[in-house]
Amino acid sequence: MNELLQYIHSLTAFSPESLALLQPALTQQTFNKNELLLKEGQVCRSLFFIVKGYCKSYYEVDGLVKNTGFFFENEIATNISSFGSGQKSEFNIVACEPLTVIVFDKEKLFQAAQQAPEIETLGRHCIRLFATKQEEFSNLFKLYSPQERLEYIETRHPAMLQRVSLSQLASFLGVARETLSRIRKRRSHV
Amino acid sequence: MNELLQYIHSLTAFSPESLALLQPALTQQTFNKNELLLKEGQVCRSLFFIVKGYCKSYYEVDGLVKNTGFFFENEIATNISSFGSGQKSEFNIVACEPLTVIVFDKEKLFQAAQQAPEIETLGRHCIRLFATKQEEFSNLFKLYSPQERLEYIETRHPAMLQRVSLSQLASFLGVARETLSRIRKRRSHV
DNA sequence: TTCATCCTGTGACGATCGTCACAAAAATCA
DNA sequence: TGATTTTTGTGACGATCGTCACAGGATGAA
Repeated sequence: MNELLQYIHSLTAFSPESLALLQPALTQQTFNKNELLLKEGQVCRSLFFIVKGYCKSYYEVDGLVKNTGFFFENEIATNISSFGSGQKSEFNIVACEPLTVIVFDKEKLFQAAQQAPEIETLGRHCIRLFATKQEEFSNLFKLYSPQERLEYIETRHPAMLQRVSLSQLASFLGVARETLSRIRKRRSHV
Repeated sequence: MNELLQYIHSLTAFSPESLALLQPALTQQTFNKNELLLKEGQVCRSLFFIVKGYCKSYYEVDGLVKNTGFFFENEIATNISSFGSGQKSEFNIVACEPLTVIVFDKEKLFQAAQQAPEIETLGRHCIRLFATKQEEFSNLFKLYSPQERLEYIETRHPAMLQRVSLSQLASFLGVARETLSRIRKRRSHV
């Protein structure tokens, strides 16, 4: 819970009263490795603030898993599109390690936000961070080659490399597993 | 102005009082073709609601232009990262046609939002739409090949193809101009 | 109209990538 | 510990891509 408080205060001013109003919307929850937080076809009604562990979002296309995002401690994982619009989710979110999260329930969150503008503001900042992250990784593909994308992750998100296997990362970077292997090889020879 | 009202009402309940409070934050503005709305190195202090025309965001890497987004009528263009954090923008936004926009001034917008929760909620929805769009195009690269990406644009965003030249689109899809030409050729022969 | 500019198509060629296959290494678990 | 599973590396090969170069067509301005 402490982690969440720090996260909130890093984003916006937040009074004890607002916190008391927010409280009913929050639940701590744990997931085993490979357990689903959100399943394709379901409507996403939660924000998952990650306390410990990490999870990923992935599509299944023609039976193949395509990773689209990784989410670590002190980040929020969700399907922002489904959460916002009420449409069914097109992808899954799954725990990659034993996972502890604080769940924001959408309906209760909205009720609380109507009573405290600070909560509404918090929500806006959470979505803003989410949008910023999406933009960052989206631009990776438009600006850089596969090798440069790997280098970007290595320099800007080294923690991701330490926790995510090369195979998992490959799909996130939009290339074959073997390609990342060869990029490493090419570099070490030069 | 009518377009903006429709846009707002499509997102959230909005009273005449809120509108009156929002009004001071809004300015109508026009740009010539190739005129910059936001320049690399500047801090983004505006949301640009597009009334007529379209614009694009682009990076300049090694003197080369890399398009990262196109924004059309009834959408909001901005650098969400710079707007939210106050950091300098890493990219430019430029009018691709004669452009008419309604500018939301950040500071005045935040003042207004403090007085009317509906405005805060509106802001949240605007960012949400922005995040959803980012996510959509980000996933294009993780899920699809260049050919499938082109087909996605053709079926889901046909209007974009009609207004954006193939050369401009290529950079947005992360491939060379010639590649899109050849994809077209390959398909027509089969 | 004429000129300049922009956009698209295309050929050639080398580089990179995806796929398939298999082996080695590492991690996991009983 | 040993057995199983997962992950990584690598070779071969065909497909695709990026780059360079050039030509033709479209567009727009003088």
